[in-house]
Amino acid sequence: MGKTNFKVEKYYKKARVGVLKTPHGEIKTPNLAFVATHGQIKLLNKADHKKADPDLMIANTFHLWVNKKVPEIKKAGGIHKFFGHKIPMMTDSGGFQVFSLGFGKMHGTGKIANKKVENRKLKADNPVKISDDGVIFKYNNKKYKLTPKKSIQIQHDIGANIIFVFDECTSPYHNHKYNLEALKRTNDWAVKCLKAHKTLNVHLETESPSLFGIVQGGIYEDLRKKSSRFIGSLDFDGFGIGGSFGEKQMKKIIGWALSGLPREKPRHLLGIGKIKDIFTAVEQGIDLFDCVIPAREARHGIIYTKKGKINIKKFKPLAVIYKKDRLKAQRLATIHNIKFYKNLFREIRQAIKNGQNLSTLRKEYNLR
RNA sequence: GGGUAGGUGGCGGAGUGGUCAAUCGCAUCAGACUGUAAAUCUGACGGCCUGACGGCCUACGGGGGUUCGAAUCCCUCCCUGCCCA
Repeated sequence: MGKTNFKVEKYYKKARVGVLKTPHGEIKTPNLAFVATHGQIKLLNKADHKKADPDLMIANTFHLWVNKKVPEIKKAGGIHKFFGHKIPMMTDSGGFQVFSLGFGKMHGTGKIANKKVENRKLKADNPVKISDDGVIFKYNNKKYKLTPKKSIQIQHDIGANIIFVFDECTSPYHNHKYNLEALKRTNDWAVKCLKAHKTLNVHLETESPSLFGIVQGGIYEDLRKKSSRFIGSLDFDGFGIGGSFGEKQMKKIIGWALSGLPREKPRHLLGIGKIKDIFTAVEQGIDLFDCVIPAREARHGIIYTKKGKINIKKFKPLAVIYKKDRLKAQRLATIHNIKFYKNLFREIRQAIKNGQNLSTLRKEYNLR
């Protein structure tokens, strides 16, 4: 299987610290992959990446693919060489785009339900066509069909260290019935992805990626547990937990989703992010995260501090700089937030190593 | 001096007799952002009252007029751009 190797070093209750070794370096866990959808963190140039110094990044299969970047990347010998990255890289499979470009638009929502259900803008048609063998996306008036096999193929071409199975991320507004239906597909696709992955790995002499399966099942206990058992029984190198969460059910759902997974393999909570949620998830035994929030909020003028978020457009000394050179302010804010998150995870790891309850540290990061 | 185009809310700029406190953009203010449809989106934005529905007042350069009714029509004054002398 893949060339990564994971070891849990210490537990404090369910929380754990570990090391995930890859051909491009070690990832100390818990840790977070900063989102670099098109291969680089938005707005950051090479020097900025060096300054920000993320431990891990995640690029996106769908976006690289439809933007015709994959052949170039493959030709260059993979995403590390193409972009000059020297750190471990992941790619997401495109499974999230099944939701974000489909039911996400249709239901007017992100993956976490917000309370204003009645205010959602509803779209009549799902622009994304989902069937049991794959998904048809429309992008720039062209159709793109992604299947489990295709996604794995593309991800091998991109050549990150860790790749994910192609799954169907459901909407927080999907009911049990739909989630069951989608879960059947996702499970079926997981098997197909694994098969495609192993076939490709046979022909690969160096740096083969590790494949992570994905647990789905929405907010439903039976589905999450079932998904966890099934995905956990397959020969993956690690596991992602995907899909939607209710506002306050995250802790429980993560618990269900982890229930069937082998303890010795890494668990990645897909697309989560907010600091309070990170604490919740680490306490349940999550090792890895990825999230757009630090970079996106930076672009929107928010910088993180331990005393709370600062909106640089409202904070006079920074507002002046922001107005003068907005792009630069956004770039610097991005670098700052990455460093802030890196430090957060460093402190989380240290607390677990020290055998400290995370609630103490959580209070220091008294952020919503 | 002659001709001509215009003067609208913080700015730009629609509207050209009633549905106009006045489209829209910018600025401002407030809020959001969780595997990036996102350097984005949402809301407020004349004043006063109201939790809200709503109500009242003052407003489209100044003044006067026509009309049931004017940012919109008429008269007059002031100002600005452009062209010609």
